[in-house]
Amino acid sequence: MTAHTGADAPAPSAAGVPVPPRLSRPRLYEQIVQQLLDHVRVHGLGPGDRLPAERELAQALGVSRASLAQALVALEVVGMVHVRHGEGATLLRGADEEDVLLSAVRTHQDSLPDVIDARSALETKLAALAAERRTEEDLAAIEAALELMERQVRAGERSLEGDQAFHEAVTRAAHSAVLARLMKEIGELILETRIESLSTPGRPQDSLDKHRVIAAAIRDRDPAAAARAMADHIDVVSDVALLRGRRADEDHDGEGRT
Amino acid sequence: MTAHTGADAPAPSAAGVPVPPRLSRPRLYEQIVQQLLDHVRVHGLGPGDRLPAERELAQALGVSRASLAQALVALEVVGMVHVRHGEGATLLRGADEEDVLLSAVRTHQDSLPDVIDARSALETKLAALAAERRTEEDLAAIEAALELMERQVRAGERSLEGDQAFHEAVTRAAHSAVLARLMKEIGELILETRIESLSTPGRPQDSLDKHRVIAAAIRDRDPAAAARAMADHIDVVSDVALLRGRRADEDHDGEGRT
DNA sequence: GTTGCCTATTGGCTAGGCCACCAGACCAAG
DNA sequence: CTTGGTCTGGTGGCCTAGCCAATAGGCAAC
Repeated sequence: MTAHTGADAPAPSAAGVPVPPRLSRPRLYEQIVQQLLDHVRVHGLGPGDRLPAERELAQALGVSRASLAQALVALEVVGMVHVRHGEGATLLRGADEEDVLLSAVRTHQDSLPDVIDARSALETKLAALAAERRTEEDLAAIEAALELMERQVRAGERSLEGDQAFHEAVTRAAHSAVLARLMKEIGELILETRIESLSTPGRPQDSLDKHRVIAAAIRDRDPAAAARAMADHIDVVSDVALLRGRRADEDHDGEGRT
Repeated sequence: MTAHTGADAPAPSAAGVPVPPRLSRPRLYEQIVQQLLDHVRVHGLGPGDRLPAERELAQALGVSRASLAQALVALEVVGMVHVRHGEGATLLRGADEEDVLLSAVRTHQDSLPDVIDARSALETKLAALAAERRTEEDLAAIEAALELMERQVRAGERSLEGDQAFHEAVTRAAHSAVLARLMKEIGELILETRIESLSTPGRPQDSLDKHRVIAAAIRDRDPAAAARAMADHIDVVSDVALLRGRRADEDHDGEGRT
């Protein structure tokens, strides 16, 4: 039964219409998702466990298969279940780690130092992989980006485009879909540090030199050297005004520029 | 009508059955999501713009309303659109700001080797950071996980929980929200390789030894050693049956140890 | 001008049905 | 006994058809 809304208080009518609290539009599939999560929690189900069959589940919940299917799509999108054709819906995560991913995506509260760490991890690996897997086309793209940087630096610009093109070319040369995806995710966060860094006097030239070293290592198919050069580069880049006074003291390099 | 798969090239047939390319099961709603995104991109739609009516859209795409509804649910879950009852589907984000979750939905094609690369990149960095930033509590958690592994291995189990607890403890010890988030994202993908690896005879003991080395480096606050040990560990783990014959020869790894 | 209703349009959801996929049982040929 | 096939029951994937409910906008009554 149940079906339908079973909803909730609409406009209370109470006061002088301050504003009907943006009345919630309870979608059935959302409620189903909730119930399924409850079910998982109550029964202590974990990764690998299977949900009941769609038909059965739909009947038990008193909803149509179509609506249940929507709920499953929602759960699949957030990586909670994996449904395969003749097999059924399989849990991928446990009950308590429900929506961490979701909330993580929603809250864009990442601090800069953390972003730098992530960038360092990803780009270092990307450089190494690029050195191993690059094709001639990849190399051409990298060197084209290098030339662009060169022109821009010579013209006294900050070479933002060149810098970005370079890193994108390297990412592509690594031929790793997953890493590329992760890079894209932190991409916009990186942008801030990039701009800041390249605005520092003398930095563009430094940066260009570093990029040349990286490119050379990739050209020579030397993964270790590429990784080292990239790590070195990121170190310098991360030493920007934005961070001064944040991690000021403590650890980190102290090595660096050229 | 058309409808249905309209699928794609399955096995290229090339070599001697290196492994049937992890055959993908293209869900219709995923394709629809893709087409809708294309539509948005092509027509340069942005936040506030409205999509055509469901019935119209479904007919135009040659799919049923039910399937289209699933696609809309998927888009809604990732915060791309907002659909209200008598009104229609409203775009919330622009064309190029689809976020990672989306691409994750669209391409369910993450190949194992790629996942390994990503894991290698992230965990290596995590280990290094953990060595730098660990607190006593972090260390205690790591060693507790180690003990759990030990008990499980001695009992002849696969120590899946111990393994996972260990890596989670290290991740926490690194104190990097962004890296943790990225790890979480590829977490479920990693699970496959983890299970596979720990099911190999003798592997749990090996794994335990490797973890001990990593833990020791973190205890001694030696980032370089921690990174090296972790990279080494991931190397071993990635050498699972799932991958044999895929990257068989060639490379593997090769970032900057030491 | 304001109010209130009416109706076309749009989503939400259900019902029922067909097809494809998977796994396990079963049987026959080697 | 082993191997290879077919059969069968169960499960998802999708579709068609249709009713219900919310919304917006026009129009009539006030």
